[in-house]
Amino acid sequence: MELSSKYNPTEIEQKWYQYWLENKFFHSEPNEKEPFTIVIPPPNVTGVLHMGHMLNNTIQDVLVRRARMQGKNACWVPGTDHASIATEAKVVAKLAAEGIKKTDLTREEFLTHAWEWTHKHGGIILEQLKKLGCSCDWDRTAFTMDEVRSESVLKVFVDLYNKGLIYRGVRMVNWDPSAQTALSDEEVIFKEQQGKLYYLRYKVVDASDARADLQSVRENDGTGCKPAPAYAIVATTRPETIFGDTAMCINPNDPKNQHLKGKKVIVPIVNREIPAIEDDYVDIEFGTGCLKVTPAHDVNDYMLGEKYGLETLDIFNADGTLNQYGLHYAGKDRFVVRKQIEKELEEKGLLEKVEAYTNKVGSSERTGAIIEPKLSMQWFLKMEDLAKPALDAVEDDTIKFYPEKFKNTYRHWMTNIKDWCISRQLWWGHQIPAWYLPKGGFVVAETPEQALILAREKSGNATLQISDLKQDEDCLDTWFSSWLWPISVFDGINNPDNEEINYYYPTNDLVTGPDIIFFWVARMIMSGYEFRGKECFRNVYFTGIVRDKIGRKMSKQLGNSPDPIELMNKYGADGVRMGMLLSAPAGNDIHFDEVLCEQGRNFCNKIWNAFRLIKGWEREIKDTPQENFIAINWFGGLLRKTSIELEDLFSKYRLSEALMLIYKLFWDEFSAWYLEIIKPEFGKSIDARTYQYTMCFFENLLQFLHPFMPFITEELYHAMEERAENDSIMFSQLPDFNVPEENNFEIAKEIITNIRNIRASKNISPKEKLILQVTGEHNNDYDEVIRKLANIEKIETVTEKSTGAVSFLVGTTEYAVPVGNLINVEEELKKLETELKYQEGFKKSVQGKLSNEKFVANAKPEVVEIERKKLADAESKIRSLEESINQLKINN
RNA sequence: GGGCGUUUAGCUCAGCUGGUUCAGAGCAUCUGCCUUACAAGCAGAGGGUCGGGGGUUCGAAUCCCUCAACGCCCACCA
Repeated sequence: MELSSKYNPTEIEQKWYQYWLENKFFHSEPNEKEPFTIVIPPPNVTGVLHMGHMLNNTIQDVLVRRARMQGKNACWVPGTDHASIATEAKVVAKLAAEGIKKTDLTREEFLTHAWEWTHKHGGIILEQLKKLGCSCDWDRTAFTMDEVRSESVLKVFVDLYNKGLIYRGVRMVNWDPSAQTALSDEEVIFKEQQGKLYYLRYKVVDASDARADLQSVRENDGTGCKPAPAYAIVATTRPETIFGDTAMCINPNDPKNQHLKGKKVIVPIVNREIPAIEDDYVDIEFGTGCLKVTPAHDVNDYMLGEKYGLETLDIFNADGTLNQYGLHYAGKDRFVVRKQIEKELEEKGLLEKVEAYTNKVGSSERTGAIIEPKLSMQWFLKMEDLAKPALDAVEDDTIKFYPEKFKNTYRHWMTNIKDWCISRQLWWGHQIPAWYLPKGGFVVAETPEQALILAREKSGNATLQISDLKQDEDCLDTWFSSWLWPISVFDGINNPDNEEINYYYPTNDLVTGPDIIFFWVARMIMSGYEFRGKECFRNVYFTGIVRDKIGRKMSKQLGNSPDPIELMNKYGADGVRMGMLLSAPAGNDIHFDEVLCEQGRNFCNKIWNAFRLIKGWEREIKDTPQENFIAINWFGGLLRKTSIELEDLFSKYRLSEALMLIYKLFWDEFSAWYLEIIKPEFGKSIDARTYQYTMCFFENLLQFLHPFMPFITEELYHAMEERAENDSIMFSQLPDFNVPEENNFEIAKEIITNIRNIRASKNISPKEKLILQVTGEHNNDYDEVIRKLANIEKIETVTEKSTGAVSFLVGTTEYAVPVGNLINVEEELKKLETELKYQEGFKKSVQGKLSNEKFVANAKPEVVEIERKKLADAESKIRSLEESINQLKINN
């Protein structure tokens, strides 16, 4: 067989993915085996693969493939999310580009466009996951807005409504003026912004003795001898909201504003009289201690408004422009008005001063628009009762978080949870299944038919028709469908007792980013308990954020995100997978660097070439005696040891360490040592048994590697020998490795390395045979290996090494290599003396410890024993070094 | 304003409940090699007083306190 000296991933990857699909290897059905289930965090249906997805899905694939190889019935359910606000925004933008306004369309027309868009751009990301090698059960591909999932959502809504957990009400919500919808608190991102703090003059009504001006108060020392300007100064960051002011508030304990008690003030420009109310909510230290109260446009003001029965004046239109309350500013955008009103206030002498001010402003996660707190009628889900079991599950480790630190974050949120605003003023999503009756009131039902029955009951009007009912225009928050995902993908809402849900649920692992811990993870846990009475998964692996190598988040704007597909074309999917995994411990942000993919590619090449080597050997047909006992025994033990370590690392989700362990095993131990030992000399063949063992080792290595690098391992698994039809490495079971025996191979390695070192420093060609002299205890088992790898002609035991020999210590045994006149006595002496000095220093420190009574008394006996042994060894080494030094001095 | 986390070699990180020569790994760097699997390779080497300071202890990268820098999350100060 002719194999190229380089591994060529492209063809091989396509070939095997096709093979896997054709044979339905990823497909799972309930059976008698132990299930292992993962549900994918559904990406946006019209999204494209980015680096975060690559990381996330590679990890899931590793876990799934590992489970499959452990004989479990592995099921990884893929799917996509309708992403209502993001998709709707994209469709609106697309229509706008064609000159179509959303408002010109009916709901149905708009949805037709949205579905068109979804069909055109949807599912690309799933194809990209295939390129990455993801072993999802594609027959199960779900969509949060497909029939089964939609039905589940409506069912759940009705159920929660009937349980009294869903209610409708006017509340202050986060309004996104760009998407023109309400958002949940989680969808608002607060960012620091450089703004201004405006000090406005509110004229005090009947201010004969008022001293509203702070400056004047100080000057007059409260004596009132000099009349002060009759203004209350109010500090605000949002002067454009004065149109909605319905009160001014002071702290009753504020000495500097006592004179405002019981007064009225006049809102600038608007000229409306508003009362000065008192509440200790107001911070005396902030600004002037006077707070303008705009109940319709600030959460706190709203609370004050409720408390004191103030009028609420909503001054904004849905798109963030001012309405008729804005007088001559009506129709203008809030930020335009802010600028213009500053000028007007100034001109009218109503602006005391303006200061630079940094404050935090909320913006929409999806559209980036600045959020406007707005009073509106919305649907809410009560969270308190749902949160209880979900909090307990994480607290008592029924559901484990990796890394554990996210438990804190979770606990904090769950114990301060607020009701969830679940309605969105969008069309793309699940329309709220509430129907309004002609004469007021509404009913909640899964279908219009059921709604009609309820409506007739409720109204007592038996002649009502479906057409008389009007369905709520709003749709549900996307997360209101994704929170059911682990259940709904197995149809466990609609058919709560079906075979699949009973078999696959609870799922095992969830792999996701910590940024959606509240959006999604917490809510899934809640829905799991509410609708199944059980945890929805057992382990949550939080990945980090993928950053570039200098630590910046990857973003389109920065252009610092590589295209995953290009990366895979360049380095192969296996190479990229390895690149992602190498630097991705759970929960830590990963600093992605392409050189890691390069390392991955190089590793593929290494595996490839190791295979070429083995495959190229001439085998002895007849049953010649087996050689290489030592190496086989050693490497077999190493495989067993590694297998145990891997088990441990996987159980802790330390995947990068697991991969590194295999990497070193393959590259250093297997390729650099094992293969070099057993490699037949030029022109010779290898004995059959050694060959068999080696193939077996190689297969085991491929098995270790398969979850990480599925393609190359499948390719070589098949290249090794004829396999049965429909065979795949992905189902090959790892052998049961028993506990490895101890061996001293590391000592042999050390001896060989020392000899190689001598060659390097003395410029002796690797081809030149050398003699190795041994003084002291030496195990002959490894002589053959030493002879071969260090090119040693003869290993002889001597009482005194030759003159002109370079020596080294391994343990307490001295080894020497005669190098004739190549020896540099001075250099050698210096080396030995340095070593001697170190050993003496070491001895002294150990002695110090041992002569410390407190140490001997307090330390554990084992520790003391170890120290004693260290002392003995050091003494032995010192003797040996001294002898060598003396000998060198005498002979020269 | 609260809470959490990080700080160990040039880079990315590992070092669990304090004790083997414990200061590690990979990458990068340097030196020598086109040795008949692999130059995307082989054989070697150098490199850190474990962020600063203090404390506990016979003993601290590891435990405690404090300071600093960075990062993340939460929160209604206009």
